[in-house]
Amino acid sequence: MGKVLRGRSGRRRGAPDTKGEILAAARQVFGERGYDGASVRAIAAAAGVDSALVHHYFGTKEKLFLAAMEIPFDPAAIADAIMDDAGGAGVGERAIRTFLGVWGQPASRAPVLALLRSAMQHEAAARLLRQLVTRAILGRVLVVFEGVPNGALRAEAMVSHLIGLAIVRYVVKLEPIASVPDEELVRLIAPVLQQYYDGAFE
Amino acid sequence: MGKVLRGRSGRRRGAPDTKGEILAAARQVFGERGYDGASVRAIAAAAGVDSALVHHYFGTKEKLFLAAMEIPFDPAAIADAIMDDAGGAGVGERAIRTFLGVWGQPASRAPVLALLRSAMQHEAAARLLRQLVTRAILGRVLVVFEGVPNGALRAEAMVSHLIGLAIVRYVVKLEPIASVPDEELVRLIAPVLQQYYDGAFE
DNA sequence: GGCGAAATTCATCATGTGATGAATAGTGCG
DNA sequence: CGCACTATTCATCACATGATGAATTTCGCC
Repeated sequence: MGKVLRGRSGRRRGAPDTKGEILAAARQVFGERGYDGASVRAIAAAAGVDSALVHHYFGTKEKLFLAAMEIPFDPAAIADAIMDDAGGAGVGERAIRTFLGVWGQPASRAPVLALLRSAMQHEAAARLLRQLVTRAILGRVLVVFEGVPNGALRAEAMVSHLIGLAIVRYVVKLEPIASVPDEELVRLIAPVLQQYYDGAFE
Repeated sequence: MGKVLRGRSGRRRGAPDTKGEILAAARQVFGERGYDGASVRAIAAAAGVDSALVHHYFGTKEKLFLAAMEIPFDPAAIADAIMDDAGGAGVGERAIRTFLGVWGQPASRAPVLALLRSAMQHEAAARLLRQLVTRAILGRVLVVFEGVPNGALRAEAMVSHLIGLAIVRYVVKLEPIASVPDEELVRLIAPVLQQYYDGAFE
């Protein structure tokens, strides 16, 4: 299987963005199976390309992974969306709305899923996730929590809930929470998240 | 590496619980690397045994996994701990206390971690997790939520937060939440969880 | 139009995997 | 004691993986 390649050897005509297609395929397959589960061959096949070409462009599998994770969505934008008009009021609702936005679209879901899945099996990926969450997201969101005691802890608790929601809804697919409409989730979860901002906690 | 086996061929003396040791090693290694990442050879090595012996006892890797997942902790007991004196009051605190109890001890953490990690890579494991959560835990806990509108959804939202907490604290090891003492976590998270019971949500 | 560089595939390697079957060493029952 | 059974290892298979180097085809520049 997977033998259906283009033609024989040699360069293809025109100027196809093969590198980009490989990256897209990588995000997809890494997302479906995680770092270890995604074979270079499978990614190559998904891109309709020989596996050697993948190595030609990216050298090693690890470098391909890093390249595929290179922010295809902008963490800063996400942070901004969460902070919005600045101010703690409504931060819970904005957080879950942004979350559902990212996870709702396959284009942005794929890389995040890939990262999350891989972080569960590969220490390198876990490190990457940690950095991403810490620097790109928390670093900015913390502005909202400044002045609030234990702001970092509160913010991380919020993030942890969202990560768990992602797993239960998009990976394990536990019902009914996997099928409930977005709006209903917002009404359920936003006030709870909000409590991490409002709540008393010395 | 991994070549340091006991002696030569043949049965060992005495009546060692080798099968049990293999199961323990399996839980450990499955917990560290997930289903796909854990090789039969690695498990055998961790048990100080030839890999063929693992197959002798359990046949296939999948069967070994299932055997290793055979609840070495009692989900019913967990459910009971959460329900306790019965009544929604304090359900948030009891939930996170029970959670921290399970994840605090390596003996009970290993199999749950194994299941969670594997559920991220292997559909079979995801199915297993779903069943476990659905039947063993939610099935019982739902008694507390009966009468409450959308009880199932609320309960699952609670569970999702705890799963996310497990990942952030024990897998990705995000600081400071990974190092904060249990008691502090209880004070932070219990009231938030409680809101899933008390909160208004039509 | 020729020529070097880039894009692409093919053949191949070394390694690790799950699994199987045969061989050896110990146990316990008669 | 003898003999069946079990526990255990060793040798090996077929297969998938990540990686590399050589061969082939096309592009773009002078």
